[in-house]
Amino acid sequence: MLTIGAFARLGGVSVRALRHYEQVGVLLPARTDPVTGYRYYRAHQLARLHRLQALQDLGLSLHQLAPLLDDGISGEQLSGMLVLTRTQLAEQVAEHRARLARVEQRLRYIALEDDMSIDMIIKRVPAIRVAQVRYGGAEGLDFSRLRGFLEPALATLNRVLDDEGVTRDRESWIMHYVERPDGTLTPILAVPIDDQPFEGTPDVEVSVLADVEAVVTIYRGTASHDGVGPLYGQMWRYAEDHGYRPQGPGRDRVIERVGDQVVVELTLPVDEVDA
Amino acid sequence: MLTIGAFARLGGVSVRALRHYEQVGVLLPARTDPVTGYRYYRAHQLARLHRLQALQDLGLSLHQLAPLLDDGISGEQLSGMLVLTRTQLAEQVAEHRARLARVEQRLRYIALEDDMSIDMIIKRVPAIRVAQVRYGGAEGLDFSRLRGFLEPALATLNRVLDDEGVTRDRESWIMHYVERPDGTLTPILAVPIDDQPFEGTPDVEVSVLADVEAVVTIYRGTASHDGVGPLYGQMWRYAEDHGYRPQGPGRDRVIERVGDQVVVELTLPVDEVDA
DNA sequence: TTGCTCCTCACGTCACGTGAGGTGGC
DNA sequence: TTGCTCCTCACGTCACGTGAGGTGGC
Repeated sequence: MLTIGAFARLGGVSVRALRHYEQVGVLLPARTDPVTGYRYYRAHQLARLHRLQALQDLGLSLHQLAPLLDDGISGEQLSGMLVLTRTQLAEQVAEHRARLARVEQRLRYIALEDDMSIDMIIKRVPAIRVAQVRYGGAEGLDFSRLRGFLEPALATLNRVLDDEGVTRDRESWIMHYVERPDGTLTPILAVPIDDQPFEGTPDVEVSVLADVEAVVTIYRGTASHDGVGPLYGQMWRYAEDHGYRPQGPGRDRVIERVGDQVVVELTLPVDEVDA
Repeated sequence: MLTIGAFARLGGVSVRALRHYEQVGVLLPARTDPVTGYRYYRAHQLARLHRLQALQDLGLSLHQLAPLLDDGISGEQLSGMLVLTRTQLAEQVAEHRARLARVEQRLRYIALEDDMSIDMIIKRVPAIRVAQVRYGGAEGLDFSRLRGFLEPALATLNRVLDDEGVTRDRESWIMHYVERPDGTLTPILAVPIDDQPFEGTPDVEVSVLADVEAVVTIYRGTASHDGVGPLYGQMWRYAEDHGYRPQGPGRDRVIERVGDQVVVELTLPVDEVDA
């Protein structure tokens, strides 16, 4: 009979670990003195401890490996578990490598003293149901014209939605675009309406903006949108530097408006580049 | 002002996460209603949340990234942290790949219906201080001679150590070997004596068995050592299958002896094969 | 008496997920 | 009245590490 300390030394584990194994039920002392509470182990239990360590080494949790410790490990059972852990391991390796790439990209930015894009992230933007108004003109995108479109479009939307009793945040709207055959863009003003019952009118259509993978960042400044242009440029580069291909026009979502100051979420949809 | 739910939706995180960020101190609500306890966020705080997510995405903990969220991220500071995480990530990738290799090796064993070596592990065996007696004969290794050596050597050791007042477990000893110039082996019988003050006698020398990386497994059976030979064969193959090169003779450590039944820890030193 | 081993709680780790139990406005 | 949102605990996760406080044999 070995004391817990001797057994721990032989097995190369801590005394605390052995107590833990008892508590979890994966390795019980051969005997516990009912008076002192001292645990005693038999030498051959080292074989079980080795099995435990070997299985742990393969990435199994104590909970998972517990049934495999007893007697005739059914081989198939173990094999099933291992196929699973193999998949998980492969995923983890892939993820860590991707993260490593991001870390190195960031270090490169820092080396260039280009600490841009610190609050830029790539994420999946969920789909969103909106009521929207299209720009009627046939001409292409032009910022002065765009601002001439915004206010009346917002007025139309507000009038219709109020009539229909649709609730929403009045300080918040989304500007997005569809491409015309000639390559120019049609701006569309949209406001989120969740699942409220409203199916559209001749002036206002209902649509669902699809969920997309996108570079997202926050613009904060005046409503004149002066700063937005360069930000989109940075987002574009950020996407490319991280292995994504920017897709079509972005979306601007005004989240807050206080006087002339706006906070806008800029969204640039991207596609992952394989290879 | 945004409610916690609205802010969470915009940021793509859970409400619980935002409460957690407050508790940890990395992202506080702009205002908390003193009566209801309701939290309110400003839209521009999304930028901070994005930074937080970006840094988390690089593998930093909330604790690590906290100082980097405020204002002028010193660039150098961030760079320092990232160099660290890069190292850690690289290590993790390496470890996961090694584990993946072990998993695949195990799956191969199972496919061959060869569930050997389930209680074999490769580990670092710590150095150990021993008192020992060498086999005096000039002849090579021979099992019958070996057994003739064991009992008298044990008697010598016991006599000397008792005289010197050195304590140890009487059921436990180690048999190891040194190679002679002609390639044959000299067996040595050793018993662990820890740090007790004993410096040796003409019959008994004191030595330290160096710590080694080794394949270790447990043999359980009769003292005649019949089953030991094949086990070493399996250990040898196990080492090779896992990218190690077996080194020289093994060590047998008898841990328990009950009548004719022994429990022995078999140790086969190995070297890691790079490449 | 001092050292060593062993014991039983019990908190801490990391970033939240998941109830439980209760409240205030539509 | 029902649903929805928000709140505050507080346990659970995983495999132990790390005290705190106490005991028994050399």
